[in-house]
Amino acid sequence: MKPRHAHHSEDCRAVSAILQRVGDKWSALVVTKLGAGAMRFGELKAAVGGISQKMLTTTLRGLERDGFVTRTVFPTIPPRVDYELTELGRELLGPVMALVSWATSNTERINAARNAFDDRSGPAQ
Amino acid sequence: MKPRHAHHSEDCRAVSAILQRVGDKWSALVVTKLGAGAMRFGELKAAVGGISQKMLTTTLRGLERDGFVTRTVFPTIPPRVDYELTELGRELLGPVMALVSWATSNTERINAARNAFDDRSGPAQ
DNA sequence: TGGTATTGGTAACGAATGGATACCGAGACT
DNA sequence: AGTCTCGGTATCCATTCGTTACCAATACCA
Repeated sequence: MKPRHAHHSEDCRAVSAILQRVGDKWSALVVTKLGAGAMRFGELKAAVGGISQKMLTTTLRGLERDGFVTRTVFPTIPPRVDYELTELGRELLGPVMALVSWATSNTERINAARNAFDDRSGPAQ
Repeated sequence: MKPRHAHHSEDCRAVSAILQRVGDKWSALVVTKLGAGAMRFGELKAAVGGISQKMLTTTLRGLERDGFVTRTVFPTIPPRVDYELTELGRELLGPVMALVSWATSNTERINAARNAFDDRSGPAQ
């Protein structure tokens, strides 16, 4: 039997790195929210719901660094900062939305599996 | 201007939970590897590359709990454990593979953006 | 004239999670 | 006997997460 997969370690690392970026608990959610158009910081925070300023700031910095969003500061008082998807970000939106819609429509199956698993191994334990 | 997004907080949590599961650094990678067919523990570990036993065990337990993989133990010595995607897992494979291939073919653009960002804000600091 | 709200962000700290290493068990092989 | 195998656990330490407090600068209000 030959190995079906060989020297793909490098691919794996790159893929893993990008999946981490987009899978780091908030990024995918933020990207989907920004899919509707530019939003300012507080708006985004309210839309996502349950995220702290720190985490939203960190997430947005990461997305900005990787070229998925732009950050526009209006030097007013109080300050106003707009975030918007770049071209790259809008391209990413496709696959991410596909995953999100799959996740949305399969939530119940997953929860059912989870409960079944917990019933099997949890209570006796 | 009305809010484009309203009471979606619950959706957000469910989606975020599932994205965490599949985006937790290793899960997506493991799922794609298992897409080629059943594999045993060590085989999977080698295929993924760079993952520790502990993390692979944890990841597989999580995937099993959520109904994405089955775990089959052969009580031989030394032990043999096979992992295989369930129907749910194979369905998940579609969106995940889409994301992975996007990630693979856009690695360079992301790295370019990252380097540009770091050049802008890193060195001067 | 001074107190307070607004908005985006940082600093600091404890909590949770991630990862590397060591070890285990039980038989086969030398 | 000693050693290798394979899947897994236990332990420890590093990194990350998340909460809270605080900041700046102006507008508003008493």
